[in-house]
Amino acid sequence: MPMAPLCATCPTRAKTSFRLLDSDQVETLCTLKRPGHILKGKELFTEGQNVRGIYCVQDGHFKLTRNNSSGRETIVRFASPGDIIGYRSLLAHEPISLSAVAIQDAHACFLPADVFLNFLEENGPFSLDLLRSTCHELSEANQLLASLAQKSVKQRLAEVLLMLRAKFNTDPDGCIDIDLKRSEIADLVGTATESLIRLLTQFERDELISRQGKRFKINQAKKLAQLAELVD
Amino acid sequence: MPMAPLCATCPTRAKTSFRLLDSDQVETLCTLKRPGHILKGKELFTEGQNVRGIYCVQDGHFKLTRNNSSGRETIVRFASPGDIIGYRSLLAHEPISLSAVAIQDAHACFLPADVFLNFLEENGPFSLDLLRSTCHELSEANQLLASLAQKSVKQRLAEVLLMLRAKFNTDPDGCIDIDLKRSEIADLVGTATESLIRLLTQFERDELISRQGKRFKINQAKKLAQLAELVD
DNA sequence: TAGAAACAATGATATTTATCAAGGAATTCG
DNA sequence: CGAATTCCTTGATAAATATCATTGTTTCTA
Repeated sequence: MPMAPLCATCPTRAKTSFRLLDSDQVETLCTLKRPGHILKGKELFTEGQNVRGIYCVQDGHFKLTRNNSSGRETIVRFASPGDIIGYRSLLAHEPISLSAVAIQDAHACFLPADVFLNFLEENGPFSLDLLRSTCHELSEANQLLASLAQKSVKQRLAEVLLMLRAKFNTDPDGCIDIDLKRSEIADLVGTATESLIRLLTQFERDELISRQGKRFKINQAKKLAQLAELVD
Repeated sequence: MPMAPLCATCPTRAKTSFRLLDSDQVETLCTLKRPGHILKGKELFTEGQNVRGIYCVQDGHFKLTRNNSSGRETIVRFASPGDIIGYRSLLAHEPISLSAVAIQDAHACFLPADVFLNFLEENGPFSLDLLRSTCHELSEANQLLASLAQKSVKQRLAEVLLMLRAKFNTDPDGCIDIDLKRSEIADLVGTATESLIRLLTQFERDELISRQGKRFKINQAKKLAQLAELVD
């Protein structure tokens, strides 16, 4: 069994609000956290559950989704290494509002709710930093909202492709370095899988992108951005 | 000229994070705030501006909108008495991401950015409370996001009508107590004005609502909720 | 490694929604 | 108050998107 990673030397910590805790606190953190390995497709938590604590993503990516009653899901955002997830429902005193599913094999540390809340109450800069980050996410959520309300599926796909490349970078072939199913991209864009595929085909015909199996490469980012009206 | 309202006795304060400040702080607050009267249709601040401070809504309602380059706007949410607005862009170090426009004559107090930030840094419970509220709003934003992505215009309208009634209550006639233009409801639902009107007509024909001039009354909330798939 | 299952792609078609055009009602403002 | 403007409504039509059906491809797994 591999040794539990030490928080004191955790490279991910520097990217989170936890960087603002002092060494005593980090030590406490280390004894109270529970590292976990989550296989691709497995859930970290599920919409509607009660919050037991928070997770700090070490590596791998998660999709955060919301489902409607007929089973259709919307991918609201992704969580990547350095992201803390699950704390909002905790703070808002609500059942978890999103499901978190690993889209690759991943590692994440669990921290019980009471421990997290303690750090929050006893450490001003820590909670302030978290406030900063939620404010930032709110502005992103609002942007997404307007995009969804005002843009066509084609425009949103252009936007999503650029967002994916920015978030996941490119592999040696120049393709966006993430494997999403067609249906997942559709869930992200907010459209039907077939419609999405047609648009991908069209984008490829127009030489905006090229497909290599499940992955794609963006050939003309500028034109995609224009299409998405990202250049105002 | 009416006297500037005293923060110490301000009934709105009890509903905001400012309730958590001690009396010294409230006194400081009172000397540094600037009360303002905003006429219907006037802007409190505009998308893209730099943040100069925050506003605390006393009475009247504001719509918070985001515009795209071709001038179409989306109403992201409303701000009502007791809501603090403008602080997110401040904290996220971003230009203001939404415009705030009064939909009725309104009053709001302005607080300069540095004053607000001071309170935030020097008062843990205050910032923690604000964090709580942003987390709650994030979960609402996500809900809206999924609704926009997954539901038809008809379903979203049903949802919006119920939301409006919950938010603005009803007048003596039983109508939702707010005057919004058709185009504003359309901006809220994320559709074209004409499409919206057709659906209103259809809802009235189906006796789900009745129209009284610009206002409407919800007759069958249950059926609307079913339509909107709010009853899972 | 064969068979099953999940996934990707395309066509045909139906449905939803937007856009353009125009007339009537309400509201604003000089 | 009356003219101008904005707003509401409806119709006709076009465009976008969803849905259903089908086939080929990839991936999983027994």
